[in-house]
Amino acid sequence: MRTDLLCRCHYFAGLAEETLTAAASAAQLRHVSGGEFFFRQGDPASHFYVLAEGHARLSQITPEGRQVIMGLIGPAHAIGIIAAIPGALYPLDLQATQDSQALTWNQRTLHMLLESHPVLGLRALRMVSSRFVELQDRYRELATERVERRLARAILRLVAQVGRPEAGGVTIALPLARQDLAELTGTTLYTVSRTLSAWEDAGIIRSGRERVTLCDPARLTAIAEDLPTA
Amino acid sequence: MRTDLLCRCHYFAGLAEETLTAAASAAQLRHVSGGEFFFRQGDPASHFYVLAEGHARLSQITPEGRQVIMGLIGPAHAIGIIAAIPGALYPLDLQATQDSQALTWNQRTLHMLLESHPVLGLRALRMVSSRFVELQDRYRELATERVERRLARAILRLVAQVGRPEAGGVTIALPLARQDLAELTGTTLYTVSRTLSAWEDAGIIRSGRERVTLCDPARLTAIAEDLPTA
DNA sequence: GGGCGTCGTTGCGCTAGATCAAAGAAGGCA
DNA sequence: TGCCTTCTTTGATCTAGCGCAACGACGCCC
Repeated sequence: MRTDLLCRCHYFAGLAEETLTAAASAAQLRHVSGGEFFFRQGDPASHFYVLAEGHARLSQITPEGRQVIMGLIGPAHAIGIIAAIPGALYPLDLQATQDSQALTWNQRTLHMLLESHPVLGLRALRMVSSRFVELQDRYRELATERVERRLARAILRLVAQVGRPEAGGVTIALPLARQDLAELTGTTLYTVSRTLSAWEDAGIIRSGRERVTLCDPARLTAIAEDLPTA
Repeated sequence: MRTDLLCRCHYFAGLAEETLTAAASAAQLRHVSGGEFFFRQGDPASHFYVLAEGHARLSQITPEGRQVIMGLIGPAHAIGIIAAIPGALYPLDLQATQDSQALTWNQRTLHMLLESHPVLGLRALRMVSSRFVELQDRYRELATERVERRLARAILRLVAQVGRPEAGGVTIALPLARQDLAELTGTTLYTVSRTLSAWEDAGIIRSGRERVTLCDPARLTAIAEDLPTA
């Protein structure tokens, strides 16, 4: 059942049975309550995690105390491969937003795994590279696109990642405050609220307290991509 | 002399002589004229490069044609380790801004090197991770900081990277138009021009056509870090 | 079920910075 | 030397989105 989880995780998906069981049996299980931190920005990068249950938020905080959300993490997401690099520090906070459980490997275990299963090294490079490319895209977006479009893309991403189908739409299965969306898209909660209200008037979404339901994906995609509004 | 270059490059620095000579002798030399591209966004990632001479620009272009500069590359900079990943595409353009020369390894050569010198795999992960962390910082900056501060940081970075000491300051040894600085910081050439003019009036910098000289690093750092202006 | 804390909405004013327009410099080349 | 291209500066105007403030709504806990 641990190997099932690993299979659903990009990092381990499709590897040899033997590799999976080795990884699974070397893992420890860690429980973190909602609001608590898996690790903090600046801590020595001591563990690699694969989230098993719950949700968590990757964020950075500015010297002035403003927060930026770099990502929202759900089950089967791998985080902290930087622990494979001797002496590295975590560059971000990882905070559980609900009670969560994760498989975890410490540095020593991770090194042993990487040595006996070299494919995991290539996988690590592949994972970091693909996150790097995603971040580049978000950077470009932030540098060149309007708030409305960035918000549209963020919601489409979240729906794709943790959408739960429902009568009349797909709901983001995650408590998600306006403030969270603001920190995720580089704007303010006021602007998020106004934009969501406008979309709700237009019938594109329905929303409530810490909840967003996408009703008309096509129109939101049109906003995100600047297609002609049909 | 090839190994000298590799030594100055983060990726190879401090490795065993044997590894360096193996890498150096496996490399090919490629010349690219100013304005030409080493590779384009979307091309299959076929080669890994270490720039030997000249300068180049890593950039992304939006569907609407707006350009964003992700980095400026000088000698001894390694680019394109993504070529180690089978099937990957380059996510960016790499364009020579002057006549340039680079050492280069194709996919097959790169794989052979990585297999016979496993330390290079860990180095690759380390390099991508550190670039990832840098990009995260720039992302946070873009999301939370004013243009003036972002521009101050960009200039400080450039001075640290390619500064050439001169009478009365340090000049950025790179032809650098206002438009380039704008694309590097996520603003417009008008705002860059106004800001530089203000700084020049204040005696912090001197500037000219495609040229910036930093005269008062302390004051610019104060702007970049929001220290009290002495 | 009533009170309270948290979250969301919306009107209003404001400003950082984009955009437009037009007029200089600086260099390259014939 | 003079023309032409490219880069830069600066004024004027405009606007997206920020920040504040006040109010409203939801949900939780005693």
